[in-house]
Amino acid sequence: MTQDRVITPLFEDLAKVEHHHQLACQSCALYRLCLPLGLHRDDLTKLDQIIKRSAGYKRHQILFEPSSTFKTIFVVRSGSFKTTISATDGREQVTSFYFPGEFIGMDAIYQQRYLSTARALEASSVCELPYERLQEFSATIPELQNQLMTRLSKELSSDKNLLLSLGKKTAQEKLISFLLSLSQRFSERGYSSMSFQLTMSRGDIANHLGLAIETVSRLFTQLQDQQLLSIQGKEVTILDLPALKQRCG
Amino acid sequence: MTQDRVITPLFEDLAKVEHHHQLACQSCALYRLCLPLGLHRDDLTKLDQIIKRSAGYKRHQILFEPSSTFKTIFVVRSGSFKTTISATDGREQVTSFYFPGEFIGMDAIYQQRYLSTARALEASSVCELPYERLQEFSATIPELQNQLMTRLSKELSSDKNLLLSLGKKTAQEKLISFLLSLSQRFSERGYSSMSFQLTMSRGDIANHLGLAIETVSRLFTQLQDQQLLSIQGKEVTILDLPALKQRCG
DNA sequence: GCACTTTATTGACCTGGATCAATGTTGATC
DNA sequence: GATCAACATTGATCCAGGTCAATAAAGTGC
Repeated sequence: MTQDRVITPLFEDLAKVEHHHQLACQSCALYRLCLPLGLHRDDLTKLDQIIKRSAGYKRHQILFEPSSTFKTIFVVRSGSFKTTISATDGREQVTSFYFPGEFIGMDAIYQQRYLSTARALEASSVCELPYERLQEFSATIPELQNQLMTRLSKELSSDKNLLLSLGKKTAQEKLISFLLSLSQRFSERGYSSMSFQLTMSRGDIANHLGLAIETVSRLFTQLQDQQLLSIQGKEVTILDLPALKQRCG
Repeated sequence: MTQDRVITPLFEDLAKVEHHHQLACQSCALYRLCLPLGLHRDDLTKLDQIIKRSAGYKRHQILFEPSSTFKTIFVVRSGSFKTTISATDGREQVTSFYFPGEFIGMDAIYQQRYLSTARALEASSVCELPYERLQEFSATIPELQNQLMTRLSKELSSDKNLLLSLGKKTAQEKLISFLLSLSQRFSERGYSSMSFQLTMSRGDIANHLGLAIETVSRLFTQLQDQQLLSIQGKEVTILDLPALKQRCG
């Protein structure tokens, strides 16, 4: 079977050069989604020197956990990650999913230790931003400081929207809101907003939305029966966007 | 009936001078909980000049809402506030409560518009931090920048803990976690951690925790029957802290 | 290709907490 | 300090979504 997934211009370059870990920010495909946006050329060069492009992470591999010492904020370069936070008895909540250009680990700044565990959902890679160096740099590059604050605030916003979902929405509304937010993020990254791959399992989705796996599975079937979307394994195709928007609360 | 609520040293001064809106940060009772912590004397003087001490807000009065233009971050000076986020159909989720020294409105930095509505829970007052000026100042005062990032990260942490509550905890665990977090915050502010006033209604608590008012009411009765705490109206007294800690998940 | 594990779907049944309803309590206003 | 509105408690009933159980696909390794 041919892989008919669309590779858009944004990621074409990245795919070609993904074995070059030391790809500079200036030529990175994620440039316009990432930290360096708006920085002057020479500031960017300086930033480039402190960023470490890590080797790849395998599916399920841990990026950090609460016992790791906090030194860096991570930016997804390719692939995707999830973060989970644990209750004392081991129950876990999937707090977020992260896609290319998104920052992981910002909740660790306060208390200087990771609150959550981050795991790769598929073969993935990250850039590492040493937090202390980032702080020093921000002192002389106001735009960098601004970017960091904006990123923190953006994650705060999406967490608050998730609180609304968890606290007030029905199972169907939760799932639709989640799918539409994924759609939005894929579209920002140059992928189709109407058809995309879920990189996380049904279990991850269910956990994230405070539902049981079986409920998520039944909802997918139900949304498919209503001709609102089609789902085959991990591939979601949105069939009736207006109807979905109207049903997400 | 005599008001036997303890006024600790931390708030004694504030009570005496609360009509002086232009009280300087250096002599503010909240100094060690607030933004200026760690700033040099002359930086603080500069900061002092851009901070506007607002007049008071009455119970239920709106501090900001999504239609307000974002210009400032607020710091609670006295009293307390709640923020709510709304679904398109009007359902609301109480996302946070804010006490003296805490920052409100940081989720507005991204997108430069308030995401939520903030309302006073009782007679309250705030300091206003003009965000643009704060950004300018941060460029020359690294410690200020650091403080802001830390505050953002702290709110992120507590939101993620709330996500765990909403997604994975039982009604009883939710309520106990909430009460223990209040206890902790009151204690940081110089109040008793064992006995405090709820400034929010049962409805606010229920909404915040994704429960029905009736459930919260029944849980209070139940925890009281189990001798874990005592509640009379808005006054909570913790009777068995270890047992509560053990039951919060 | 075959065995085995993990993940997903579907059905039958159950339950924690919601909803509905009635009553009690507190507090604001004049 | 009487009146009215807002808030809180308690009981009876119900249901959305969880749990349990069986089966089916889809990966993964040899």
